[in-house]
Amino acid sequence: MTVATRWLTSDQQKAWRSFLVGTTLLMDRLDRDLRDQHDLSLPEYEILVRLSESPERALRMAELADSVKNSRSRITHTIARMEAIGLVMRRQCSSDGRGVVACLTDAGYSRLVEAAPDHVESVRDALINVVQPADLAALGRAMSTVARRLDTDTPDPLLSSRSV
Amino acid sequence: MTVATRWLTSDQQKAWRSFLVGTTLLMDRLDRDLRDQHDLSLPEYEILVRLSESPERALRMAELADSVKNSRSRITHTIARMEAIGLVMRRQCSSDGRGVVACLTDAGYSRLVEAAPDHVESVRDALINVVQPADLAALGRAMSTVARRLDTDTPDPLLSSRSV
DNA sequence: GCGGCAAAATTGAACCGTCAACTACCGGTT
DNA sequence: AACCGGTAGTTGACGGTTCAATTTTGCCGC
Repeated sequence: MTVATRWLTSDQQKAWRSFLVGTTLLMDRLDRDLRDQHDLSLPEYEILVRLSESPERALRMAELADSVKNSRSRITHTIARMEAIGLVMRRQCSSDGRGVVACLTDAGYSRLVEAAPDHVESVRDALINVVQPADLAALGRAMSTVARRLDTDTPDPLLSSRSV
Repeated sequence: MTVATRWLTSDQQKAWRSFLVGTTLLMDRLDRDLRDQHDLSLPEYEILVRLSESPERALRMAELADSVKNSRSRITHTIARMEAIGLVMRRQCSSDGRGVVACLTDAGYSRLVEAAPDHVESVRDALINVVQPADLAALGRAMSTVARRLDTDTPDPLLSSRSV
């Protein structure tokens, strides 16, 4: 038996479409700015940030993948490229023979220090400064909820409860 | 002369990071659901939607590109793939010899009709139903402003020096 | 109606991300 | 100690995206 589809209300649909279009333009702009000004992609920049904030400026590959919500394979490829141009280094993990830690090089750190002010300026310019503070707060709240909801939640309805 | 970088406030940063992480997870989920359930990517689905809403279910390539905020080259490639599997057709534009119009086939329309309810369900499930209505409205407002700001705005590097 | 410039769309190569298979290692069990 | 399911990470092939040409056509002044 089929249930009639519940479509979105007009307001919901408007919000959703604005979100789609807005994020596309926003991400494109930030990525382009970073590439033009500092020859970094947004994903690469994100990785530099996470590493710089970690003790020893180093993180296990899996932790890195989790923190930026990328697949492990993707992190492997990206780190390989970044290692090739000297932004990070890979070391064997001492406590776990399977583990690999990615570690920020001095060059990588400098590159981040150079790029960060311009990137923040872009974010400010494209988002922070153009929306009402209250709306920005709401946006943060909303996306944080979305993230929490999707993060540990497999598409499989059977696994909706956790015990870790 | 260098001006001290104005970083984001703690609240702004939290909102921004939630946005980054949340959109990554959200887009991944919607794309995955569409692929698993209907063998469509999210960009393909978006194209089907735009075409279905247009008179004659047809749009010029450039209009299509604009409406989903994709590059023309990207639209060309995507439409080529979609044409190869029978979802759309390309016709020469009658009024402009350079123009090409992409047109939804019956198969493409049926595919959209099949996919739409599930996709809406995914959007509901991952976003609409998990955030406060007021926050969703704010999110829509914010991203709509962002889009308007970035859309017709050239990334001209000369204009990047600003005094806020 | 000709020459030159701009726009519409395509092309192919290079680049990035995904996927499934694979290697290596951990930890508990027997 | 050999086993075995599970985890960490890598690999290479494939598919999608970007980028810098290239082609074709429209448009405008002369």
